[in-house]
Amino acid sequence: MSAPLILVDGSSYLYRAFHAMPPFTTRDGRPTGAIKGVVNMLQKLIKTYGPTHIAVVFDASGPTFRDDIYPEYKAHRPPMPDDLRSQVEPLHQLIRAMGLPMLCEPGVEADDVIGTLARQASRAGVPVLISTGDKDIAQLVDANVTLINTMTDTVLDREGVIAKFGVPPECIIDYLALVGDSVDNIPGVPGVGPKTAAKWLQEFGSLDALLGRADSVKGKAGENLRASLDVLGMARQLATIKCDVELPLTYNDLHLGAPDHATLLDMTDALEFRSWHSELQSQGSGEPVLAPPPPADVHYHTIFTEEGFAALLQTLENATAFCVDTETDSLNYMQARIVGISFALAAYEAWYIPLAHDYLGAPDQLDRDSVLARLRPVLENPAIGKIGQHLKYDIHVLANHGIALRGFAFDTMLASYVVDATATRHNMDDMAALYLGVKTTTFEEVAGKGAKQLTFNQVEVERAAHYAAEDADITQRLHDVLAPRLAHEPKLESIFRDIEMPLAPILQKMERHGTFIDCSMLATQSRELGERIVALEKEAYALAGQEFNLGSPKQLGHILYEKLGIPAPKKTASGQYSTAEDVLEQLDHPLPRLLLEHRSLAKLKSTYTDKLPELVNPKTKRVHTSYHQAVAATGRLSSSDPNLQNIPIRTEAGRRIRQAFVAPQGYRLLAADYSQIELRIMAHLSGDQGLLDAFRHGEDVHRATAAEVFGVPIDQVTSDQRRNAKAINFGLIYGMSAFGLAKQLGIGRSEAQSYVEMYFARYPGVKLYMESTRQQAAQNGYVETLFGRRLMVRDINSKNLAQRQAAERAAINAPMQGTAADIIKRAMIGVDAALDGMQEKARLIMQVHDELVLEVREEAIAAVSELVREKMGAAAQLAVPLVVDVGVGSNWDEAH
DNA sequence: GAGCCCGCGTAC
DNA sequence: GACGTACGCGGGCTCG
Repeated sequence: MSAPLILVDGSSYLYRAFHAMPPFTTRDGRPTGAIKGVVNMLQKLIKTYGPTHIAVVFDASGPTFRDDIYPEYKAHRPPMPDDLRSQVEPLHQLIRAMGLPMLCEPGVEADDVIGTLARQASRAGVPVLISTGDKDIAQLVDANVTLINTMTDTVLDREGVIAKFGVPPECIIDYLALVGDSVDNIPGVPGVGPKTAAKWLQEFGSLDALLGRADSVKGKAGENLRASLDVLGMARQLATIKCDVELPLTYNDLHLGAPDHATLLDMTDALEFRSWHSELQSQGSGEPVLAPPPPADVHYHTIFTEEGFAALLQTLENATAFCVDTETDSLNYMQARIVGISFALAAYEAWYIPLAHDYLGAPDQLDRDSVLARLRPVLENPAIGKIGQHLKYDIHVLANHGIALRGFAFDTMLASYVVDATATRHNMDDMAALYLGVKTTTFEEVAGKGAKQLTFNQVEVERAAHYAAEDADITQRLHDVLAPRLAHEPKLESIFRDIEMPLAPILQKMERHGTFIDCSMLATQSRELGERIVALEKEAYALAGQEFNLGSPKQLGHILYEKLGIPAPKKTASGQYSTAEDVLEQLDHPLPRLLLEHRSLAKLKSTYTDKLPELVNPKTKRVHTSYHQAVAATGRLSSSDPNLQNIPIRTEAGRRIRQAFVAPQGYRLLAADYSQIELRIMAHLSGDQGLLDAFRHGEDVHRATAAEVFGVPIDQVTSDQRRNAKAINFGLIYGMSAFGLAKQLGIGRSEAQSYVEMYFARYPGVKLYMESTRQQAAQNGYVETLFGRRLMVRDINSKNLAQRQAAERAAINAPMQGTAADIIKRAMIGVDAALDGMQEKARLIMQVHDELVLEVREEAIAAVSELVREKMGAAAQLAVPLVVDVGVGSNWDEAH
């Protein structure tokens, strides 16, 4: 067989290199990172495949025929960053000088040129390898055409396409049309994702066949399908790669030519690619220097023997750092027991030690307790770094076996979160796909799903070993990609090293210790709520003239707006009658008032008084929440099972639930919260003199705002004026419009508008700050917190007004919410360190965004109060004081 | 019966 | 369309 023709999507390489490479520049500031990245990738490709024919294809600038079909095509794509644009022309020159044929055809995309060349070669029986990051290209795969991912050395042939997409190459166009592409702004069918699209195409064979029998497709998805007919035709046109482009070159022109040595010398000098330049000098002429390819395959070992374990143990003892991952029999970190443990020290090689697989016929395994006992010194050695994915969980699991992991060196989940919180979910499967281009084995694939899902101890050792070893290997490889990314971004590195990494073990301690709950108190409340709920239901049935489910918005809508004939003020996004609180409040009828009380009580009962006791751990008598450190887009934590961050406080009935969060015998709860932290941050970030003064003088900021906005002396502000000013202050933090303010306050829109105008007149710095935040987001695609956490803002340049405005609001809110998150995280680290050595007397047990709750021995209350106030206050140096309110009580309600 | 989306409501 | 960030409930639909 002849050597393959290699077709490279240069534009895809360019973007990938631009984002993957550190922002290298020449001494005089010209960016070169993307050039370097693309050249590295090309050199590696040539070294690996040794092609005789190759073409590097770029997108030309300007519109293509797809823009004619659909003016919104790629409308959400931000323009090419200037730092990238300036690298395009030198890169083109460099590629030509390397002797690589290059194409850049106006009016079509690189994909179309690649498709045309691939078809020509394939028809002539020439094998083709296409290197790109674009999934659309999968439609070109045939007996002669194969895709390669150079990052991972993975190859996608026909079987690979089927494995990845669930459909063969000839169905890819239909598949893409159904799914749509948010990046290219191609609509697709609402509610249809990869799974549904693949399922339909497997069933019907093609989109045409599917549409021919669209009436037989049931459900919402079927409805959406039928509604999408015209969109689908267009989407299919857009997704179809044009394979008959008129090109200036054909296969015979695509010889890999000789490098232009003189030009390369000049260019590497100008671009300051020093090592390549000196190699060219020493060579005198000849080929570019090529990076070694990564290993083609992986080496995973399963350890069953004493000797095997001893050898691995020695390797670990001598390592400066290694990857570790535990496999367990439960996701509940308090209950999980170790089933096996895996390790990796470098990419592509990993070990799994099965320890407790106990299905019928499981092979003999090493004894768990003795293996863990011998691993303990390494795991507890702080000088040996531990690299892991979501290591907080592994710390819990090891703690269940009496091992205290030390040397917490690098958590890939946290690194990914800091690099870009919104690029992906930060689980291993998604991260591997994004950062490595690798599809990992999922837990579901080895353990099954649904009711039949096995726990890991029931999974066959052989399958388990591959999965577990891969986890450690992938963790290593993620580390190898993410660590350099952070190393080249000092601010992000600091967020990672100084905030997120130190915080993780603190959260682990808080989770593990848990929060004491008085279940009998909650049981009493449940009973009382239940009685009142039943009484309200009876009253409601009488008013409605029939029984119905008060908890069903659908039935409720029917009763209110059809049976009782009350005019419906509005509908929800999906066309249902709205029965939301603000809607019910407007209705002139006795029934809505009952419904509102019913709803609030039902909420308290179902979400809190009934559920919290179910989550109490029988051994500790406490609830053990999970704090999620890599979920929120702004850097906040979130909490689940139970969510301790939305326990009611506003109503009397709600506060009773907080009374069930109690201190154990001999202890008290101490609650410390930041006063107006986000407004203080706004004052600091905006530098607005009026706002700064208000905080510096220790004024009630809402009262001060009211005095300014309504033009009255501060001691004559009415409670109504203060309430309105408070709504304005909060609204500003959320980027609210005059419309939203009007709705919030129940006033006219023009009145609200005049409030906002008066506010901005009195606090011009705030207006300027908001405008500059918007601009910064639009220009960079992200905003930053005070400490340099980067918060990406997508849609900020969207052509869709609503989307863009939503993005602007998020951009305005993000620095304030995110800075507050940074501050309290720093405070937690400070408080935890200060409490070190008195863990029996006081410990952190909860965090609620601007509040820390501690359990404190009675005799230590005074000292700890001061310590907490001091550490929280010192967590940031703002231009205004950081005020902390501290309360103490026998329960959480009292501590406020 | 499991899994998912929707409408709604709780927190900061 | 209109207020940012989360989690989680019950209803109701879908699918096997």
